[in-house]
Amino acid sequence: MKEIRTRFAPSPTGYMHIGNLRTALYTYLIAKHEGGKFILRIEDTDQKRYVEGAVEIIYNTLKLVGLDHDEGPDIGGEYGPYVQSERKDIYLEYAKKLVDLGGAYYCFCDKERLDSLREKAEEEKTTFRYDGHCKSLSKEEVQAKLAAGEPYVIRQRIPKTGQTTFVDAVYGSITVENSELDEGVLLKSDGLPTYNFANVIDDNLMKITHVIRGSEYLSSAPKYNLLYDAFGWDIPTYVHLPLIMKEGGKKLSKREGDASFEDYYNKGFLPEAIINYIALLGWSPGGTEEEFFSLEELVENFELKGLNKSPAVFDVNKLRWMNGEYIRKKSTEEFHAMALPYYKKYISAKGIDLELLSRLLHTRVDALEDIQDHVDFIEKLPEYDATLFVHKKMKTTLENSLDSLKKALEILNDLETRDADTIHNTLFPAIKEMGIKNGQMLWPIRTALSGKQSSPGGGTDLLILLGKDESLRRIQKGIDKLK
RNA sequence: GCCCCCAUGGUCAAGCGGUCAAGACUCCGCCCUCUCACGGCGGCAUCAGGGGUUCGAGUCCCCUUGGGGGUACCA
Repeated sequence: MKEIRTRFAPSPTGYMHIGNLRTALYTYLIAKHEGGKFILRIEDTDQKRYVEGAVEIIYNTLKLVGLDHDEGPDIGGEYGPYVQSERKDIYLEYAKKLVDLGGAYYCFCDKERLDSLREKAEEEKTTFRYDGHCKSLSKEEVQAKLAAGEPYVIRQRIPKTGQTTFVDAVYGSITVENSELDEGVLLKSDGLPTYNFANVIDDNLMKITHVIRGSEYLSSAPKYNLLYDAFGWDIPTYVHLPLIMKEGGKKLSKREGDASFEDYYNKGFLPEAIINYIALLGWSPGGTEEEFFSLEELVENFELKGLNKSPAVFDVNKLRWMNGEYIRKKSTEEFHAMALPYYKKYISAKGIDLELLSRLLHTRVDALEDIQDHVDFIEKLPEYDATLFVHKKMKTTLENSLDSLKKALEILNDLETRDADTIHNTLFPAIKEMGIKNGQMLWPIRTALSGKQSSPGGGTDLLILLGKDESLRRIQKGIDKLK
């Protein structure tokens, strides 16, 4: 059996998009599931859109999520170069060959003529298609123009009649009328190919067996088939993927919102959680209710038949939940290590037991960025209203809260330790003695210490966390507020 | 406008002619509990509409509607 070779071919135009990353993932999985090769190719044929540093983002992202490529610009391979701008000569050679084969022709039309054609099409409310103006040029005329140094372009020649059918592994067989296809530019006047040409040449030369890409290429696929046929090349297996949509149903865009991998990563989403989540956006293992998959497990379970045809909405909410699950699966120590940078950023107060804080936060954090909102009260007690002490379920009132805080201030003042058991053993007898419910003592303490509706941990936890001095200060503040 | 694709709850989705139409997120209850969270239990909610085919249709066909994509010397 022939070895499976797939390629991820991003263009270095900026961020690594979530949709892009998912394409990379599936591309990787399809190859690796069959023990094949995963290749990285940089499609930089549009110099206008080139963004400095974008290639590094691509490398970093793939590395971070563990999609290691077998061939690529950085590591080489048998079929290089893997950067399209370095393959310029190859495209020219094949473009000329295609002209000889009758699958393409030189075109000398300038922008003005093309624009007027486009305007006319607009007026007539029809789709613009190149009118074949230069198709009738004789060989001699073409030679003369070339010799005169006229700028040119090479266009694909498409039969006026008939139909073209192609088969996609996800969408099945699709047939279009040739008359619907535009004779698009294959080789631009700057000598570089368009995507429409380069993808065919490179995929063939690099022996790509499965072409995986977003479904936005579905409508141009017939043209690629025509190209393969003209060269007499084998047509690869097409795998077009449903698009990922934003909430509200629009195509995911890097401009709006935080749809890039980098953004989520920086917000404290774990690469393995992101991979797991997006793997399930458009693909389902079927026959199992398991939804947690490591990259290795995805490789093992991934099959084309699980691919969905319809677009999927990216649900940050569910990503958050899944990320939270991944965080909770970590050990306390691992979580602590991940949380530390955030503590450094948001907590300057001394004497805070950060390890305790991590234990308290571990089940309360879905994305690491949540830490900020959880720890803000440590730095400084927020402004809060006395009514916060009133809690129906805890059976607290302004009055009994004041009593409890006074008592707490009194007994805690004598305490020098920060030990949980000792604090517990000091507080609870007092509660019993006062004849009140636990919550009637602990809710006021918790409230006075945090100044918030909710906090990571209850009254005793916060006492230990903040330490004696700060705790007493805040309790006193609460008392003042209640007087 | 034209061409192509898609259509199960708010979202991700299983289903592949015959089951009470799985499961997950969200939301809502209850339990646990010194708040919240975690965890446990339970609940609300889906086959877009209309025609066919068939003994029988979420599953097959057609139309309508809705959504998405394409329509560049961008990918």
